[in-house]
Amino acid sequence: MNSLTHQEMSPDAISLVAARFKILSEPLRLQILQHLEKGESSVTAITYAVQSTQPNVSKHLKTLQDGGLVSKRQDGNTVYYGIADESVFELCKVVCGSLKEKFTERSAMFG
Amino acid sequence: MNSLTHQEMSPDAISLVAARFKILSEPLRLQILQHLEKGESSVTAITYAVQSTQPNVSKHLKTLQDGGLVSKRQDGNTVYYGIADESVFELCKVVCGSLKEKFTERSAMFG
DNA sequence: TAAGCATATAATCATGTAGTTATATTGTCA
DNA sequence: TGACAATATAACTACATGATTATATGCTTA
Repeated sequence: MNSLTHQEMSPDAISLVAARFKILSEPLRLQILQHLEKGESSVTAITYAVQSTQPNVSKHLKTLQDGGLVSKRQDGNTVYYGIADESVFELCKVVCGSLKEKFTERSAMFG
Repeated sequence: MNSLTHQEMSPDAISLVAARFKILSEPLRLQILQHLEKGESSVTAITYAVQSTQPNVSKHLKTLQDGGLVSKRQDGNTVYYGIADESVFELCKVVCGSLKEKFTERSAMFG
């Protein structure tokens, strides 16, 4: 990318990007997404997987759905949630790489 | 990536990833980073660029530095901050792509 | 040394939200 | 229909944090 022709984002666009990051800033939501990466799952199953309470998980799922990151599908009594936006995992991969580098540097500081 | 051999992250690692996202979840911090993408800048210049107050900008810069995203360099009376982790821009690019796709889809819903 | 500038910090307030508990809603099945 | 199961919602509490105002710190220069 040519930094001289770099186009700045408007404050409004920046706010939308920040909102996406905010959704991803809760450990429990990331845990839920990680669980859903293996395939769609019911609220009960998710609740068990992330070791939380059902109302708390439901609330986080609503947040994730409002942000367009997960989708829901109802079958009888059960609601199955699934990943709706795979970019989440790309984001996590980039962050993991950055963190690994950071901690590797710090580790090297001690020989 | 082979999803069958996908390695889950530990809750501790997930918390660190969430913390990184949290740092990026404030519009003003993203504005600061966008400004710094053009090159290092003093607190006063940053404050003017993002149209905020100096103490507020200083606090956000501290948050960014604690997270390892920016670095500081003092020259006399003036402190210059600069980008310390370029992965931030990769993250924003991925989010922008996802958001563009999302809104394009919704736009298409109306013909 | 005194004045002035740049930056950082402290105190305060207001707001947002994660988690919990209780309850409502909706579907299934006997 | 009635009891039960799965999920969603509401009310509440506790806590984190963004913004502001005031002040402290530290460097520079006259």
